[in-house]
Amino acid sequence: MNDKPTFYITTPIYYPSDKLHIGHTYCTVATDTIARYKRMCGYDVMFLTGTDEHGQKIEEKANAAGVSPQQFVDGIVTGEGGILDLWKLMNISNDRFIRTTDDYHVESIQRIFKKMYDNGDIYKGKYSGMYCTPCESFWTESQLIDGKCPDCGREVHYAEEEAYFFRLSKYAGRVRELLLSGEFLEPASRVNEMIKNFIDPGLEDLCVSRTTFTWGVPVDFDEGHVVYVWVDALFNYMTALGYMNESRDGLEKYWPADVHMVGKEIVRFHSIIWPAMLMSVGEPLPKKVFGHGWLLLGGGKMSKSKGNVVDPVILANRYGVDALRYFLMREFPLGSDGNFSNELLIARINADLANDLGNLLSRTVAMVDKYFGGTLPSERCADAADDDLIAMASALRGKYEKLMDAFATQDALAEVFRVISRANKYIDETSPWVLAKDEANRPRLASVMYNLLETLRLTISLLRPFIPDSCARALAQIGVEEKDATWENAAVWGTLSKNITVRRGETLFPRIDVNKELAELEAMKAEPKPEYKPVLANVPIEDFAKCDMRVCKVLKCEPVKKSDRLLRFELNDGSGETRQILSGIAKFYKPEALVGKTVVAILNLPTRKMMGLESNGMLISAVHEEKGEEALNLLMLDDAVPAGATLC
RNA sequence: CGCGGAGUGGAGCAGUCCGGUAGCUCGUCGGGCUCAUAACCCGAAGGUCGUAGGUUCAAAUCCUGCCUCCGCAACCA
Repeated sequence: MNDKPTFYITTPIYYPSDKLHIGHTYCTVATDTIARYKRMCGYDVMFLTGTDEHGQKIEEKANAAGVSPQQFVDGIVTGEGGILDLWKLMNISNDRFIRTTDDYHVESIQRIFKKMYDNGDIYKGKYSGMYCTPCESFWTESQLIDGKCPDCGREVHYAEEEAYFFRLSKYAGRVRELLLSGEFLEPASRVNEMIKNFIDPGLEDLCVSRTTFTWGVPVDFDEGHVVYVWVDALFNYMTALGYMNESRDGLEKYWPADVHMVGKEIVRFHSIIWPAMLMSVGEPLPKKVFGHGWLLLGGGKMSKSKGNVVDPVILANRYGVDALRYFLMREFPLGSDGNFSNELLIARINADLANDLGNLLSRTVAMVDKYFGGTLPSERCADAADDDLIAMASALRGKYEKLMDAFATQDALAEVFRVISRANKYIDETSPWVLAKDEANRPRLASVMYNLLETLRLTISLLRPFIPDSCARALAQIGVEEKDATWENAAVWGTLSKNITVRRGETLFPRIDVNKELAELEAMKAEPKPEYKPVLANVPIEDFAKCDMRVCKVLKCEPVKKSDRLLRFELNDGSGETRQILSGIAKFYKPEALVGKTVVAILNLPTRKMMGLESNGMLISAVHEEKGEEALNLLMLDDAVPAGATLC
């Protein structure tokens, strides 16, 4: 038993449809750092991470790979080089790991769903409302214009399709208050975004069941329905502590969570839907949702396939886990986006870890070795030259604590390294090698060395949440036991034993040859790794024959306003009538360049509305990947082929 | 007129809420030191703070217009 204050912190549960990349690593390392920090401060910490394994996309991926969904996610989560391995590599100190396919979680979700159903917050309904048959769309009353379809202006009629809904609208007011009051959602800039984008336009009830796929938690009282993945996913934070199940424990102790760390793309789910559902089941709300930014590549959004140089495994193996952890926490403010680059990574490692910290440790230990045979004598001689260093080091923990509590890891690290820099300067000011020339200066020299070792002890103690392994090695070199590198001692100058003995060790952070490394990383990047999609299951020739593909001539092509993907085509399909097709290829082609071209389209798809315009068919393109970027080529034929020619 | 963020020396950023000498890290150049991982310490060069107006004794900072970039949403059958 202990009566330590508790601290419950979570990462999102990641979606294992693919290998995780540096962005997931960033989030998890940040959470781990906070968790370690809180433990150091004396909290009883519960740190949870996991995987969100249900949903249509995984079902599709598994099908494509020819395995069951469970086999598919097992491979990505527990398989070699999987998510568990990645967190092990990154030295993540999570206390628990939840998979939404765990039996206890599935059971809990069913009970939670039933509970909300019983209390009336989940109701069986329809995609209720007004249906526009030509548009195949449901509209809510508020969306209708003069009681007619906002897209085509035609009459709508009442229609329904069975589904379960959560009464999100009922909680809109309370959620709005929650967002506006205090510090529930941080950084504060996200509050405005949520309210303006989602709450003020009117929160609709949320459809929380699906019937179009089966890979999910079944609604146990209504066959054919599975629970919407976000309901399934969000409650992980509680089921992992035993909410609505008997397999886990800790709910009374740790709930409500102190902070959910999430990426900004899922802030909406955590700051609106999640509180609303908790209000529905009558449980306390988490104290904080912190939306961190993204790592961008070359100013653009990172895509999973941008190339393996951003693979955290490669970077960690090359430069060390701690170097990568340090970089992620030092370079970017947690709340906003940051630009990732290899140059930046290497520059940061060299400047801070190798040149400043590593070198300070190395030169200090070397001097104690050289001048005192490794053990400091007792005689001392203080000097006014010591005052500034001692003052800075003594004040460090206070500043650090304030910044860490605000999740400003980059600023906290900057403060620590300010002191480390000061110590390097102190060596120049005191010139130990000059003192060493005269026996009479031994007490003074011992003081200088002691002050350096003390500074190292303090700074390394505070770096432990960030780079735990390296700190352990560094402490060993300055002769400090890990158990003595405590939070309490980090506030006190002079706890280091007077006759401390140092032990020279391996270089803590070797300097990296920038040009050489960049060249090698670049070379790895250039390696093509074409992903071959498995061939789909056989389809009978009769089915194929049902596809009516024809050669068409582009009569007109123009961008669709307000859309950055769509182009509107007018085609001569040989019938004499002009056919309109919309195609999402604006990123790849200039519309004027396509006029007059001979293309292929499938004509007998159902009419579909996009951005308010009808599309009667689909243009055929070749899609592939080039240097991690999506690439597309419209299928174009020799202009001699006449419009209307069929393909078979 | 869907919502939001950003434009500051060569690079990456802080400063903007609460106007008053433009700051940090890296890089470059010069110097110092030799304990140390070609590291460390000192100094210098380099910015009309996206742009055009306005308010003010005074604007990177407040107001208005405009330009550029990015993200979200919508949109890829």
